[in-house]
Amino acid sequence: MPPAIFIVDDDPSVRKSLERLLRASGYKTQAFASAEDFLACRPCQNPKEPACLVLDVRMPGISGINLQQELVKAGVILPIVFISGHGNIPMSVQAMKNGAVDFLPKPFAEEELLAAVEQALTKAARLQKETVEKAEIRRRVKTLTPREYEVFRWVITGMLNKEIAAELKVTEKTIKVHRARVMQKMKAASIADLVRLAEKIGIRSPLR
Amino acid sequence: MPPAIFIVDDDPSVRKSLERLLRASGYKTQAFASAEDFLACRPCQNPKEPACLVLDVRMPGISGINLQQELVKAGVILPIVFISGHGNIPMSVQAMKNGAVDFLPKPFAEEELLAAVEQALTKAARLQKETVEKAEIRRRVKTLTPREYEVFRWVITGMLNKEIAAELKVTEKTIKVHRARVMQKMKAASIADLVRLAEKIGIRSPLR
DNA sequence: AAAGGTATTGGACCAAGGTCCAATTTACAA
DNA sequence: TTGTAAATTGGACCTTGGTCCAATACCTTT
Repeated sequence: MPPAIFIVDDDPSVRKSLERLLRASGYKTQAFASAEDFLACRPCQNPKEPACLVLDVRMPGISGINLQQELVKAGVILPIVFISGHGNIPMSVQAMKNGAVDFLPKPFAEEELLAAVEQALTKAARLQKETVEKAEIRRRVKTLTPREYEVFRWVITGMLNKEIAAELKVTEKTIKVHRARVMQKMKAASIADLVRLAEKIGIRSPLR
Repeated sequence: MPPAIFIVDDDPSVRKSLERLLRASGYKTQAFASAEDFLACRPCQNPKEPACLVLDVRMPGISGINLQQELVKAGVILPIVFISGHGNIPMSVQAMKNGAVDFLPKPFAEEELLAAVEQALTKAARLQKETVEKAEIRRRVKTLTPREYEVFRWVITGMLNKEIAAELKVTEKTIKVHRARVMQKMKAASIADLVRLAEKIGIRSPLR
């Protein structure tokens, strides 16, 4: 399954030529006439394969910039390449601040768009990989009981079992049991692994 | 010592009004008439306090965009707020891609500039802190002997001493000695600490 | 009331890590 | 050539972590 490029532009002729160009370059495309139409397509916002969005900034109804903000807010992983006929600097700056991959004023060279799309897809692949990894780690954390989670956070500080035991006012033996369960449930083969898992999803130790 | 704002603009009247505005807001300022002049000021590129740069895009000689690229290439920590009289979209996009904090077309409201400068200084403080931390860790790594460094990279995989010993074709005893020295020199109180130090400066384990 | 998940603890035991002592060999620089 | 740093190893010893067994107490849900 080839990478999917979503296109949102209110101008039918632009949609048509973009689709022609991108398909000729080997991409699968899906075009929408408005931000509203695109938002109505739920699967589009959670693609299985790396995907990106070629988006017109100025459109009737929800603008491209607003669509971007909505998608960012919703946590949708979909790098955006903006194209604009009547954009201005503040618009482009805003788009870039919100994480756009590029912002191309019309007219642009075909190669410019293709390069930007290529970059967007690379970014999408990276983000998707990270997201999947994090989701898996969070899934494991959710299987921990409250107490196990507590011990987890103490263990990654590097404290000794006996110290953690004193901190939680239980015996060292209890910590050992919880600790073993944490390692099992988190599928960590070593403390080093456990620390890295915690770092990846930003689990803070109870200290500081 | 108040935060320093460097100003680079070829227009004397712009320099003057920027300095007046920023000084009235409590900042220390230092203005330059060209990118070349700024580059000639070595201490400006390695400020002790958080600092930032208010930079005109279009200037005779080295342009603002080029100056930015030079600074990025040189690893200078100096967030940039661009101001431009005759900028265009590709310019602003390029600037933002290179990490600019903002890109303000003239005329801009004073509050816009002040807000951008504030943001730039916050960013500078964060970057400086991170850089100092990393430098300290790298300094410690440099005190490791080649063999100790080797053992370091194996230790953070979570492998047992005996396994590392087999890998390096030495006895477990030897690994213990190296390992102890690594912990000492890296000032790590636990494996958890050591792993975090390694992560921060991106030390890869010998595996994959 | 019974069942299941959670939290706790104990004993026994072994493996692993860490530390104190000391020693040998090698390689490179003064 | 001599000194110094690096790499290596040994012994003895203690602490810590991990694991197998098992048991008790509490709470919530069925």
